[in-house]
Amino acid sequence: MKLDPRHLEILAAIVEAGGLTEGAALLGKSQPSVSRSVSLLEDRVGEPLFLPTRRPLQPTELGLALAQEGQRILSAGRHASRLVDEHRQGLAGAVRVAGTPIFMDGVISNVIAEFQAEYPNIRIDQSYGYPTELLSQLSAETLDLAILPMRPADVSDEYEFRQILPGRNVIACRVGHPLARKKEVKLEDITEYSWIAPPANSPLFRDLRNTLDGIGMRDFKISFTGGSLSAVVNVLTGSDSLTVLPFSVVFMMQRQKTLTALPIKIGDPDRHLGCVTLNARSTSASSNRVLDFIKQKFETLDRLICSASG
Amino acid sequence: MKLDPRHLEILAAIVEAGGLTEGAALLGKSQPSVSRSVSLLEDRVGEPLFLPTRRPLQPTELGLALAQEGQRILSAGRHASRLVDEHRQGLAGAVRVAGTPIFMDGVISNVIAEFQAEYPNIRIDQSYGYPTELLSQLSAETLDLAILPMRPADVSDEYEFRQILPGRNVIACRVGHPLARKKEVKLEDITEYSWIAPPANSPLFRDLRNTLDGIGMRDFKISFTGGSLSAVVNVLTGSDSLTVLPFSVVFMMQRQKTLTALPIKIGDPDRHLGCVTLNARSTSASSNRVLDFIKQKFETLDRLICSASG
DNA sequence: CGCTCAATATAACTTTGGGTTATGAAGCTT
DNA sequence: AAGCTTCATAACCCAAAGTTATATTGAGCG
Repeated sequence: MKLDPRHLEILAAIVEAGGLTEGAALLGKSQPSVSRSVSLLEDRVGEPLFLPTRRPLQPTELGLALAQEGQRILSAGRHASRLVDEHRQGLAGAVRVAGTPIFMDGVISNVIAEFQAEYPNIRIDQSYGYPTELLSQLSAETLDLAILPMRPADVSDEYEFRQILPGRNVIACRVGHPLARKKEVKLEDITEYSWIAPPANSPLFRDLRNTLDGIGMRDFKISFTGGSLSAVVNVLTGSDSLTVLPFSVVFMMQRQKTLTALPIKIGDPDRHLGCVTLNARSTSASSNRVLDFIKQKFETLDRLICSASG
Repeated sequence: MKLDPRHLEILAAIVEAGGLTEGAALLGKSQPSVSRSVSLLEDRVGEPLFLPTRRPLQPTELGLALAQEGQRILSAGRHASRLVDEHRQGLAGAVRVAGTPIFMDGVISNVIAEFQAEYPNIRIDQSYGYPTELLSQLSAETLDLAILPMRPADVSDEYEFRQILPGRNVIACRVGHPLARKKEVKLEDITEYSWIAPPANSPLFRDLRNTLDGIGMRDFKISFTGGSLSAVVNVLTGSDSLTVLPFSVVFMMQRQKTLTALPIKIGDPDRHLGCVTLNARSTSASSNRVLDFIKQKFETLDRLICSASG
């Protein structure tokens, strides 16, 4: 005996409202409609659901019990509707975000923390990766949003790129580092220090190598490699090593007075940090929320950086 | 955005079964049917519920969330179906039973106790009353089953009467009562004792009065009145009073060795105890369960009484 | 007791959509 | 590349939900 859940909903509304007419109004239907639905339900059930000839309509035992189930169905339906609405407005859902490890840990994670406070029902699934793999993940639709350093000209039509910060890498060291005290630092000065190297396939590593190549320095001493940002920072602050980091990461850490940047820019000046999404697909509302939020936060961050270090 | 609960059920089945085809089988529908239902739901929701072009069909975030609501709806529906089945088989529901107070307390309540053990989901709403009022309650359908002493010939066509015991009232006293020791008790012997009188409008009281009228005894000393069975028994066992009780009640209490019956029958030999129901209405399955149970129990009780006291 | 009013039931009809079978298209598998 | 499985589409039928209009029936009241 399979019952139509809509019938149970109608029954629940009638019992709750206390009458056919009121129940119909509650459901936004006409009175004859619900009347006949009840008749159909009673036919299927084979037993009366309302006491006959009682004007303040009173349900039978069974009618009351079924109405309770109807209430459960109604509430599940309402909950489902709410989920849909939230999804469509981008107030709920899940967004898969990925980016280069150092930048994600150093900058994006702070932004995401703020985002979570504002949109608690959007789940962020974060992962790490480098441009080529992340772009293919976007194409395969296993990723919604990548945050990468790119040359805008290199971005194919398949993707949409929105710049959030100029790509500006710097050489970072601890605050009390000997070089940090100098007024002017020449490239030659840095040759004597050992390096914390970013992963070999990372853009940062390429930038570092290119820069050192530029001054004819083929070999450089590597004292530490393979760590995440927090490990790198710990090693950096506990030694005189140098490393290359996005300036924005160093900027964010200046508050803790542990890191500083040498006044030497390295890397490709045409490459900028930005959000990459798939162009074809209409991105989900929640992804757009994340995207907008990041763009907005980085506008203010960009201004901060510019005013602080012109 | 009101969603069709049936769509959510279908979604839940698909997600649970892991595919359209399996989901359709689970629901006992054809695959194209559920396929189109999903399409309709996706149209309404405005967002995809399944990841496209993935063969082991995988729901989206929203799809999964809605499927959970669908599961709630499914379980509510299954529960409702079970309620209906139980009702139809008379395994659940409520039955309104009434009868004369002394007989209900002394005999029927024991039977109801056994009934409850066998049918825990049937609720018994018991009340007390005398024939005229209970018959009119049956007519008004505010009562399902009355247990009353009646003359079968007096029962109108409106009702159906099923005899469960011969109506046999006796004079009851405590076990150690002076009269109880005598081999033969004449009516004259009882005149000196005081009486516990049943309520004035009860059949028992009428039987008592008629009997005493028959031996020319218009006045009799009443020492206690208005109590329920347990009060009457307490007074009876603590004094030499007499009272009139249905023999079945005394029989049930003989086990406790507190009451006994004088070998004098009083009352109307044409009146019998039986179950009265409304004839017109098809009685509910659960009422029939109660009725059948009572009839069956009283068949064995009747045999017991006959064999014990010929 | 009958009148009136309000609530429910019925009627007649339209439209939505769920059910079917048959068939086409698209992924995995081998 | 062939074949099998699975999902999507098409074309159709019919159950039933929705509508408006109207009849019926209780409940309350003078």
